[in-house]
Amino acid sequence: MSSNNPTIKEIALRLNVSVSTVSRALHDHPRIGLKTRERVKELAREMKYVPNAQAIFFKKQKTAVIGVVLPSIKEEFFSQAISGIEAAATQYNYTILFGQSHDDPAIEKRVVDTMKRQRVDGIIISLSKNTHKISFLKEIEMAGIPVVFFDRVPDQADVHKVYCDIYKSTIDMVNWLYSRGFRKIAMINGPSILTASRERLEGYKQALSQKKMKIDMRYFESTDLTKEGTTHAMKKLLSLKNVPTAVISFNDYVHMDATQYAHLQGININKDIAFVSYSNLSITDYTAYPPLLSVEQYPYGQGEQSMETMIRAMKEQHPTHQYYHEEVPATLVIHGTKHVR
Amino acid sequence: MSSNNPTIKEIALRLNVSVSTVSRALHDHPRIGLKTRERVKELAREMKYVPNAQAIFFKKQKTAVIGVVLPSIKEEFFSQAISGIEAAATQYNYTILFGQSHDDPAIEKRVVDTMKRQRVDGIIISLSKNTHKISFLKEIEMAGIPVVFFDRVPDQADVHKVYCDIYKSTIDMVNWLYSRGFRKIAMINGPSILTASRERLEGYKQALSQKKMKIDMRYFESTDLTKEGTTHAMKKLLSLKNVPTAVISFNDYVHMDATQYAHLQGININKDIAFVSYSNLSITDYTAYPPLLSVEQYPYGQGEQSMETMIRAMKEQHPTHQYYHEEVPATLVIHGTKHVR
DNA sequence: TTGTAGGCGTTATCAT
DNA sequence: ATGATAACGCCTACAA
Repeated sequence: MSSNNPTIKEIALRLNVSVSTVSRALHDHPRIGLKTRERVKELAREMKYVPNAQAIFFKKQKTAVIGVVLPSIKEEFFSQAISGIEAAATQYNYTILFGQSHDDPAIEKRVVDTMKRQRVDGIIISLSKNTHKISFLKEIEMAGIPVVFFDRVPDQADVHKVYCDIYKSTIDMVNWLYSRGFRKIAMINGPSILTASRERLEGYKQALSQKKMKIDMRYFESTDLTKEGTTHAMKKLLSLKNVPTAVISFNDYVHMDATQYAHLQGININKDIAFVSYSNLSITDYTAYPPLLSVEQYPYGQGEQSMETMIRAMKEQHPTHQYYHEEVPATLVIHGTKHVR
Repeated sequence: MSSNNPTIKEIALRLNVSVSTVSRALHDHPRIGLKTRERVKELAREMKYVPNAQAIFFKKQKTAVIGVVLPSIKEEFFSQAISGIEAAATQYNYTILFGQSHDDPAIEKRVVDTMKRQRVDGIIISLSKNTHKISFLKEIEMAGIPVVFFDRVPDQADVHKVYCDIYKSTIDMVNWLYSRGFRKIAMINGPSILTASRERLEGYKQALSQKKMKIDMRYFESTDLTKEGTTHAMKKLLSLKNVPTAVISFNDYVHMDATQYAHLQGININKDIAFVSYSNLSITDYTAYPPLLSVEQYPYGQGEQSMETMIRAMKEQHPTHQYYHEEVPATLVIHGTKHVR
């Protein structure tokens, strides 16, 4: 590493003025001589001067960098979300320091620690599916770095969070199935530690009891979100003497594995059994067995909202007793009639 | 923003020693008193001291941050690539500053400028499909920030780059089709400005002429990679009086749009017309019409290699006359026999 | 209108 | 074995 970038000091030297004059000229300070300002700006351009953000932020004790921690960017949901975060961040002149947890709490902690050392101005995080304790994040917050959770958020109230109301959409979903005559409605849910799973389960129960239907827990399965876990769950559902007529999957990835297995078992997808899901991935249009219906959770919007919430959180005094809970509405999207197959 | 992080200065004050003593103790400097070292470390732990990377890197004139610029993380290829970059970066204790160009050269330049201001130690970039001039990146390099291109790389030799040899895999692909009796082989290529497109075209021509087949340019179409562009290309191919018996798509996304349209036109995919492609997306297993064959370009490996190359580039003296060109091998992956449909 | 000086957190170079 | 101090690039209150 050589060929250094020019500094205001060098500009000052060449122009025989002081560094403060250069600094002020560059910032269009009102009471600076017009021609001095011009001379400075001219030379700065000539020397390709680019201000050293490191130095500025070091001085100001801010970095204009937001850390973003996601489980896995391979999932379309999260890649959309980070685009939303990035778009909003750009508007506020913030930059994104990025890290994936790969659903490993140890990696998650390491990534967050690195970000703290980098002195990011805030951290936006969607928790790993295996994370139980978030004390390390509370500590981060205590140290003056606001934390905003999104989508995979903790249950507790004393955090900033942005999420979709899955409880309500699940009720809508079950109602939709009910209105079309489906009565044996099964669910392949996600890991029970996730708030998202709890909300799906509660919505499911609530909708059924509203319809005076009794809840048969044999229709309720869980998956660890791996292909094997989902296949196992589907297998159990198909082995029931009273095979379900509809299956609600935790998300479109689970849906794809479930339908792939069911198809291999000779099930005619969406004819013998109706399949519905969550996420509304764009890839759904190209898949062999799209869900009849998918809940759109607006990851891009959630990303934008997370950054907006971060902006507000950063203005708060620390420690704070004012926590933001932003709810992004989810909507049902009907598929399956788009392409004749 | 309040509740500041403790500094070595505060530790020094509390222990009645000098800051240099604290600094040395924390770094296990050999000639420091054992019990002093212990006392310092103890208090540091107690006060939850975390070194300020901003200050350290400011002093050392390095940030341990690598800028990564990609067209769009929504494409699985790039989301895999960034995971590879991240994995390698972590090993070398580097962090990732992330930005997307969304295939817009203006945004690309803005992102790169921001990274320069942030004084990243290097930039790894996959060019936007609309970028023609890379002079702004040469300038970045002249300023002492090494630039490593990957996948979407410029043609010229005076750059560091990491890429797959698509020329060779294209020949393999055509040979595979030829050996199975296909003679009317069409191609839906990408934008001609991309090296990747040129290599596909050249491999295509080379393979055909090796087989003494004449090249019929009516079998050669291009797409701007949008759904509309691809549909238009496929439409033209289907309207030929001599409809092709095989179609090579630029990548799996183009393939999906092409097959979706062809299916709607009544074509029996991979029966009436054989479809092959590039990228080997994991989603391929779940799509309605997987390609018979897809070229695996190992995005994760390319990402890792990019970071390795970056490490070497950063050790070079600037300006450099030593440029690294790393070729990651591509391989053919056979599909279509996995699931009976 | 412009200059001077101090300071942000850390490391490195001299001293002691 | 430990302390004092300068330096990194920039900003800003205070002086002139």
